[in-house]
Amino acid sequence: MILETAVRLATVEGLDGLSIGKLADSIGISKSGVYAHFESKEDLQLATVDTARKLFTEVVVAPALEVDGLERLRRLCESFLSYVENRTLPGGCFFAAAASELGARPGPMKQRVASNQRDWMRLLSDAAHVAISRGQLRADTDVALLAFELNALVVAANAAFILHDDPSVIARARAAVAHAIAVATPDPAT
Amino acid sequence: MILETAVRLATVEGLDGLSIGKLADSIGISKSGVYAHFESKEDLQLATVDTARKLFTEVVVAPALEVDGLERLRRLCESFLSYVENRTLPGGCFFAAAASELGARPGPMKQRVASNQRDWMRLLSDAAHVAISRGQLRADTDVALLAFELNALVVAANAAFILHDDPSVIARARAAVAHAIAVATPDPAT
DNA sequence: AGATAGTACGAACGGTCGTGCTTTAACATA
DNA sequence: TATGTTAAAGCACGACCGTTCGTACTATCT
Repeated sequence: MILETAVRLATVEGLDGLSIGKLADSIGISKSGVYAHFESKEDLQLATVDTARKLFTEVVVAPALEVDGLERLRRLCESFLSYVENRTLPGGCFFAAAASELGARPGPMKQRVASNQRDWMRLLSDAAHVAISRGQLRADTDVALLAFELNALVVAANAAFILHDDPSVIARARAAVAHAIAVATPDPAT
Repeated sequence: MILETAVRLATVEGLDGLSIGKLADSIGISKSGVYAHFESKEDLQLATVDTARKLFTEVVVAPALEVDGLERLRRLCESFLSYVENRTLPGGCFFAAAASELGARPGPMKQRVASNQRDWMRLLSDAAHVAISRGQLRADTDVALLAFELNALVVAANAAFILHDDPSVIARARAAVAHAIAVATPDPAT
């Protein structure tokens, strides 16, 4: 429960702005009660990142793993957008916030976030590769480029949705994702 | 000088993480010396956002205003990518960092950052509109969608460049921008 | 029954935060 | 030369930070 609250709070206050006192108050226990479970604040932060990964895997990744190839690629984007739209976390995607906060500050925290980010990109790339091998995407598709584009679209939707409280950007992102995939689709005339 | 240093520091530590003491030390004066110029910390933060806007206008916007239409659209993206690639600010784009930090925290700071973000999107949209009226882009182009796509690409490049210290993502973003624009270009066969 | 480990508490520590107040030094104007 | 303005320093305050400590209560296992 501590860690789930920490994940939620961290998307609003930031991983650094999240103080042990506020976290304890928000759960209803004392600071010492929190501290009994972790050796230091960094220890808590690392555990928070791991918990966020588990949540992300359940909510975003798992639904997409039920299918393969192009459909998996579509579902990865779609479940990410739903995960943002449903306000699963109050501050939007945990890793988008963490990456922006830790990007310029080297250390174990940054490494772990960067590693999770790479895993996510690989998920997109692998799905695209399978889609190509099945003829669902054109053989000359630049996989790294397509993964970069799709990730950019959904992450930008996350940022704009949180900043402007505007649900229409999610719809726009859905259109953009569909468009980006359509462009890489084999020409039916051939 | 205080404000320029504040902009630089804020991209690394965050607008909230930037403390008056650290700022003063980093300039070489005392806390009181900084405080003599501002009524409160929020006052300083607001002034910092305005200074960042001025810098952004000089470095990214101004070079693009020298030309019109499609070429302006291209230059807006290109000068943004250069602004990130050159490490003009150590933590990448100031507004990308600020938007992510303040997105879930209402207040005057968030409003000002959101307003600057809207101005930037309008800059992209207006340039695209002119490009359409000149026949440089297809008449049925969805301007809001194109602006969303281009912004997503350059902002994602910023985040990935900072997080992974990988210059190749800038090249990938350049390709993605060129691709997105090419897709919206009139069919030469017609 | 008694030792052990896990969980939570309240109090306190050194440090840093934002913010005031008072004083010093520099400089422009008369 | 005298005066007023202003940037900066120095100091002190209350609040909050992460962290540590001593102390309970509650299970589990011997």
